[in-house]
Amino acid sequence: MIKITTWNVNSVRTRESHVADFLAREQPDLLLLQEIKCEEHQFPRMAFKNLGYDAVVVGQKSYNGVAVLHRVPVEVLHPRLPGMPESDTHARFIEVRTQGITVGNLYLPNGNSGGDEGYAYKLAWMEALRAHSESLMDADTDFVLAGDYNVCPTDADFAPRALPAGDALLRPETRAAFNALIWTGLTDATRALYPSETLYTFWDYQASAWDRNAGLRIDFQLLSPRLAERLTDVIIHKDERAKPQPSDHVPLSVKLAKAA
DNA sequence: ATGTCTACTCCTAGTAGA
Repeated sequence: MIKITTWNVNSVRTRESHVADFLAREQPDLLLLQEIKCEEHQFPRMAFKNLGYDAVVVGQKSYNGVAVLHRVPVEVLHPRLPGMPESDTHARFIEVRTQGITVGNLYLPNGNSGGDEGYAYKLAWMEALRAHSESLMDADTDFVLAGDYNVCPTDADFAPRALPAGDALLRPETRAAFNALIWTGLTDATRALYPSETLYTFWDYQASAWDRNAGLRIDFQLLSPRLAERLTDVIIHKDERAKPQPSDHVPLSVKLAKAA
């Protein structure tokens, strides 16, 4: 069995104790973090090292930033999303390999800031991700693409009035790009096990979103075909959102059975 | 849309991003 968790922590330094508590309690093999909001040298490695976890970090000052905490050895395959230009300095992707599985950890652009250019960047990023998934499929790789997608794929994935009309998370072009990614052959782990439940992974800090359950389902673990066959559990760690000083996202875990 | 949160700076108040 391998347990993989993804969590947008909205600053790893602010959320250090939450993350440490989660590792101690849940013992994932990999914890994929997004929005660490710091550079690599500022990453609080020691707090996690004490719990048996090492980190690979792609950081950036103030914004974005992804990291993989691992208690099993990993090889870093890509520190950025293949297909995006070198001039793109956003720290939004890291891909590692362990136990015969390639794991992409991603923080997809929100797309609501920066006007038309900001939204075009989101769509370009999504197309690069689709092309990357296609190339992994062509190579017959077992892989997971997990993280904060900043996409509500269907109307079942957000609460009524949780988003304004025309938000970048639910525009038709956004959904089309997400579908194109899925159609490379991926399985949304959450929907595979819970096809029709109302499930969210994010509640805004504003407008009493948590108290009103005005949430969004925007964090996903997408599985390649053989890994989808091995899926045994999906856990949305909703209790994290009720804690003091929480992230606005909660962790999402999958368990995959040992390869046959 | 913005009732909140985070990090940064021409740093203790205002801005940007989410």
